[in-house]
Amino acid sequence: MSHEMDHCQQRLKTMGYKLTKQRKIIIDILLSSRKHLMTAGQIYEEVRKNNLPLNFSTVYRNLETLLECGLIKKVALQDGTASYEYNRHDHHHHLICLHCKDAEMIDYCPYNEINRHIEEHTNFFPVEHRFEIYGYCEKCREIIKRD
Amino acid sequence: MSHEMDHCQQRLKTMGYKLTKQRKIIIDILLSSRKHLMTAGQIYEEVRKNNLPLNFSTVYRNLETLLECGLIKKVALQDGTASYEYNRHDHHHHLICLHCKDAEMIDYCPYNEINRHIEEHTNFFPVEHRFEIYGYCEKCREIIKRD
DNA sequence: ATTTGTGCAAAGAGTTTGCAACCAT
DNA sequence: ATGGTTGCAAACTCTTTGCACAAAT
Repeated sequence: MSHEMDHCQQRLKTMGYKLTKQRKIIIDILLSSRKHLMTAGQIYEEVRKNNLPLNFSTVYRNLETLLECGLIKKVALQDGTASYEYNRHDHHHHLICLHCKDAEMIDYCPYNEINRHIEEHTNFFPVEHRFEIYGYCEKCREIIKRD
Repeated sequence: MSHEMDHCQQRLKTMGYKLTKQRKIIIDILLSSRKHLMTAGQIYEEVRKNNLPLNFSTVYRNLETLLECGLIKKVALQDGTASYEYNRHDHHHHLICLHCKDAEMIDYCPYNEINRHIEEHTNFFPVEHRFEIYGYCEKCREIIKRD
């Protein structure tokens, strides 16, 4: 069992949950996918493609459980779809391609600017923030140029 | 007819659409609502509460039309729900309350920082960006403190 | 008059839930 | 053994669509 999987098992146990075959499959998919962010549908597609023993409703239930355990993160994209990524505890934001829908990470975060501005100008108590840039990735810029 | 409604009629006409009674209702609701952002459901609730002649499917169809005309803006929130606001052409972002779900505007925008960072560090071509802060508004901070 | 728009009902996509059987510890 | 977990099917929410009729210019 990989180091990451060990970590997941431990964390699940602490929260009173078990590391089942089905949860392993989901974690494995998120860890190994070429895509940085995946929707529940994309995860299930991967399951079907490889004939893995995992029901769609179990995917949804376990994404919720893993989220509760802090093992994954959920990002709601502009088009309304929810995507998930394995939580590597490195705070980052995303550049999201409008063409291929894939995402890449950026380290830049406007948080400090935000926080200072809000404290100075509002009575709002910030808890979390969300920051995404939509556009075209290197690969898709080429494709679109050709068309 | 108000100045804003005149503007909408003109814009709709340019795009080959008509200013119908139903579209007026939707625009009026968005212009006059206490809420800064409204979901399709909240708009329809307002319609029903006032017994206005407007079907739910017409709400959806017209939000799409008004969006296409650039008369309203659409924001997909973190919880996956789509919200709409009248487009006043003042670029801004939102502070969104996790308790009452209402939003207030902030003028602060990290765009220039973003853009410079992306140009320097990536091959991504940015088109638009999204930036929201979730937390508790002044009113709800008080309510939560009391509980 | 013509073209766009509406109401209604039905279909679709994505997600959630109840329940009996199953499995990880 | 037993409490959490799964598969299945059905329900649910939000959104979209086809069609005949209605309305705006």
